[in-house]
Amino acid sequence: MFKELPDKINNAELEREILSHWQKHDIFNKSLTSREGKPTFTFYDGPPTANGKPGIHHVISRAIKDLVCRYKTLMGFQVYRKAGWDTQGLPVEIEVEKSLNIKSKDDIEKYGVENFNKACRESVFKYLKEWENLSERMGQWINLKDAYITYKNEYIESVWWSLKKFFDAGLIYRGYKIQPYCPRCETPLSTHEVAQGYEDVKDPSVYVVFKIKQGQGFDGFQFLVWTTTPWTLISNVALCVGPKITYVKIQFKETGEKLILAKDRLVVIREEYETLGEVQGSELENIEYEQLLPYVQPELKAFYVTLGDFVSTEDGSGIVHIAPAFGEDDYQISRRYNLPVMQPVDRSGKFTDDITDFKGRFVKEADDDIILKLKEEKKLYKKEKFVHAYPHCWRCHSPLLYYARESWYINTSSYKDKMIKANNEINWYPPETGSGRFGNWLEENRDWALSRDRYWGTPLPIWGAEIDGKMHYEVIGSIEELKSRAVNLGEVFKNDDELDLHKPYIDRIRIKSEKYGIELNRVSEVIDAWYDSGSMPFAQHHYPFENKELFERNYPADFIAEGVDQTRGWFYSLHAIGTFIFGGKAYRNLIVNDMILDKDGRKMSKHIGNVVDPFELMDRFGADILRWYLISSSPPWRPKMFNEADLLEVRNKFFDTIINTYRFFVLYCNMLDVKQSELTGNTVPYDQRPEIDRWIISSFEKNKLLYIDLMDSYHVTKAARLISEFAIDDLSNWYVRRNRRRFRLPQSEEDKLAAYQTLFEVLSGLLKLVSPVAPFLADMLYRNLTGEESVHLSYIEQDESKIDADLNYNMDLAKKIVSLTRFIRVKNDLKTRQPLRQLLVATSDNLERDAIEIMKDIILEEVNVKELKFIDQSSSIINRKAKLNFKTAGPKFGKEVKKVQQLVLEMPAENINEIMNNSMTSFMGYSLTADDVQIYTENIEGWVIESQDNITVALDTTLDDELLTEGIAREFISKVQTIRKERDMAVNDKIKITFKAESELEKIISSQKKYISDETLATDMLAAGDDKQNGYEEINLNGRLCRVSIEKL
RNA sequence: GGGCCAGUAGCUCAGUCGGUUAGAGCACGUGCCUUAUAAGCACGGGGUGGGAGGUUCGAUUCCUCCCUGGCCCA
Repeated sequence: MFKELPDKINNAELEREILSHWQKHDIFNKSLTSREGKPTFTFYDGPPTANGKPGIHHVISRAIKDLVCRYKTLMGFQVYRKAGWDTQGLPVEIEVEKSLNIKSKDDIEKYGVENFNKACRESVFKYLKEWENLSERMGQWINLKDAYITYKNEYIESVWWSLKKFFDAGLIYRGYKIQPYCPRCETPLSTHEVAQGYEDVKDPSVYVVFKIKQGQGFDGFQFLVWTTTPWTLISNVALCVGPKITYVKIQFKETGEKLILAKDRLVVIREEYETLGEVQGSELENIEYEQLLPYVQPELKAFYVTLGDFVSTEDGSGIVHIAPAFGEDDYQISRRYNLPVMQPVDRSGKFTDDITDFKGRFVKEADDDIILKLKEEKKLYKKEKFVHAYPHCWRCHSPLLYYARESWYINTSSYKDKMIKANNEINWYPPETGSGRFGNWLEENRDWALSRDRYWGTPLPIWGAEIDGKMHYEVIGSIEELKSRAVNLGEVFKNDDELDLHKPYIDRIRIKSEKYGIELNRVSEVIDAWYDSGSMPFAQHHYPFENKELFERNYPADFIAEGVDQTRGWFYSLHAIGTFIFGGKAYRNLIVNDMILDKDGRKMSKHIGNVVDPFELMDRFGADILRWYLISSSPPWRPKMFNEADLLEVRNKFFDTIINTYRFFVLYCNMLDVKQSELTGNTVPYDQRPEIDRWIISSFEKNKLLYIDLMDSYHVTKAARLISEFAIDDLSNWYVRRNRRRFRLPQSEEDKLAAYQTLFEVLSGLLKLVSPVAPFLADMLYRNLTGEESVHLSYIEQDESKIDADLNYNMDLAKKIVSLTRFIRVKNDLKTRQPLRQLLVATSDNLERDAIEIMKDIILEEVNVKELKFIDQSSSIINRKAKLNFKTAGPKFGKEVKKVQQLVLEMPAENINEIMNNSMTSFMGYSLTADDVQIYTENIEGWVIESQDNITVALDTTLDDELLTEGIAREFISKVQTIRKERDMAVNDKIKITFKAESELEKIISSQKKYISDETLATDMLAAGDDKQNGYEEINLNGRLCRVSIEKL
């Protein structure tokens, strides 16, 4: 007996049962051990931070990860997948600051770094259970027990090892990082925080003049420069012009003053002037000028013109002043030109003592006095006010300063060509993210600002000391090295168990310089947590200290998948580290999923209250349906508008169809006592099965081939849609529907076996293809059908020899004819239940004719017609017309194509016949081949016809007594069956029919007694004498009334 | 300001290496089929393919500009 399903299925409950089956039988583990020795498919899991709750957007990326891994397992790969947790960095610290009601770094110091980091370590897994539950509940198979955790000593040790590689290659250096900084809170802000705090403000907008030094060909000229932050002029070290921008030399008529500015910005000049000449920006490079406000003397060469592509002529003068400490572009220029960095501003945003006139004053408040001073010194051209959006601190509303802070960098730009080259070998889905967003990011690569002045993170393993006024640094690359070189390890850690590589302990360790013999202290910084996660390919295995072989076999990853927000996050950190350390890409294929929005396209936010809870959704619909919806509704790399109504549709259309196909199968298996053992092993040979069986097998194999192609190229949405269409259209609505009778009342033992075996093979094979996306239902149905332990341990097997293209073509043709015939019936108000005498098909193609001949029985049964005939091609009752095929005629006739089209539409029958017979004709001076035109049947005299492409169907709609009688019988049967169904009778219940009708109708019905009885399983059928008793129902047989009573026997 | 993506029926999405007649599902209407199906089939209403130019015999498709929305960066 096959297991029958209840009428109503509670998905959530069902899925819990399946989960416990998986657990009880250790199926996930078996999916790995059963593939021992098979090729490896490597997946890397991007680590989330488990100190916030998971949401619906996490379900989609996890569904993608899971389905690819499951699919590859079915294809025979061994797919290890180890989970991971991102446990360090600013997000963790911020959460802890909130919970401890801490507001600044001073507070943390007061609270104690030891305690603070302890709190961080504890908070990291605040929502761990929810995250683990999410994976489990949605059916994501991933190894959670052995997850990598970035704060572990072993993990940090691997990270240190890699940092040492960078350091030894000379790629780690100390520089400045320009950060948005709140001078009141004395803290840098993250970009996310900055984005929250833009406010419109009125700032000064000043034009100042910089005097060019003598002897460079511009004697007497001054550069006109525009700025909205006059206070940065004190720290000016250079000017910058656009190399491709044209500049002009002008002289004021009245004063004789001579200026240089961008030609496109002459609008800012009010005075009358004459133009003395033009000069390209590139020609101005290295022209020196006099320092504007000489408070501080630089140590490096400064005060000359540089070139930069970022200079625009949208506003200002087209000449930008450069103060490297206070702007990102400025700083980049200073790196390129080796300019000094002047920073006479302290941490609270006040000028230092060097700036004698303004010392101790907040920079923005000094603006007006600086302008005044410039005016007095005749260095101001003009001053205006300017309204623009400027970032403010979201906490205290102070205007932010862009402020240079010392930072450690990785010189990634030195190997950016390698990164670009490696990126070209990666398959991005969608490709434009790889070439566009990621590719441009690599093209414009900037060095990685590695360090953070924070507490809870991987400590930068650099120790240093000042030697002869210069800092000397050394790096530690392993715990072993730390132990052997530390001078005071025992003071900090009593034993190995106490060893903790975090602050504050690590800061207390001093190491000895082998080269200089002196003691070195650790620098105070920790590293960017993105570096932690980007190290996971090796750090998850504690490589190179352990698992050398395991790592090497699993680098690079075959596949990763995360959200688009990881493009410059994890995707980059993996790539930057991998390219340098291992000399190549870190992953071969990746799927980037976009955001999930609400159904109106708005972001989901707690504020609007449109956040959907994945657990609640899975409770109501089940994980399978949610997963199928997320994968199939639109490609993952498009923003998805989440709409619950669509979940319902997925269930009604796809899942109910699969379930009911299964129900149908087991219902009749059990009724006819078909055993599982009869379905496999000694099966009816493929070529001995009926046309329709071979067709569904052929169609299935063809679709399987397409599915594999799509899945192998990570087009998961198309793959899911393909499966859904096959299941609904081909399998359920055509194969099963067309073969119901064979399953219920098979003609022979062989016919029965062929039918049952065919449906078994296709359905169980289909469930394999369904299982990666909908792992629950597919597994349960598959197990019930096959008796195997799990669909997820099975293999997708292909047999392309069973793809019969002719058969697929023939069936498509048959469906087309059926569809046309139905249309004719509708137009003539002839319901399908009314049999008709004959169907005529006109086709000009012998291949088609043969195909239709083969499909004849199926067509006739489907449309309820007795005979199918072909119209003789030469028959004069066919009126044909031709129309132009533009694809071939277009290039051939060029401009005349429209004229030719007109002619062809009116072309007489002789020419059409000539084309049909000789494949070409000449008409009105044009020579037309069979390829140039399409011939179609316009009408057939005396028939009702319908055409599509080159098929024309004509239906004989005349009715005679025999047809009418049979129509009434079928009508009678249908009504009886409906009554059976309404009374919930089993399909094999026997019945007795009693009916009463006027005498002519009674005769008609009685004449069809055998037919009716066979169809309705009536053992007895008689005309009643008395229809007044209970149980009689009135039925309408094509407008004639009849009373009928059905009794279950 | 720059990069990328999207704009096709009321809604969700296909498609088009350029071929004149742009499809499907949902929703709506009419009919049909069926003792597996909340399903399916046929027909109907519903579209200036975001806008404007250009290339071409022909543009939803290629090019340019613009508009709107989204994401990322500055």
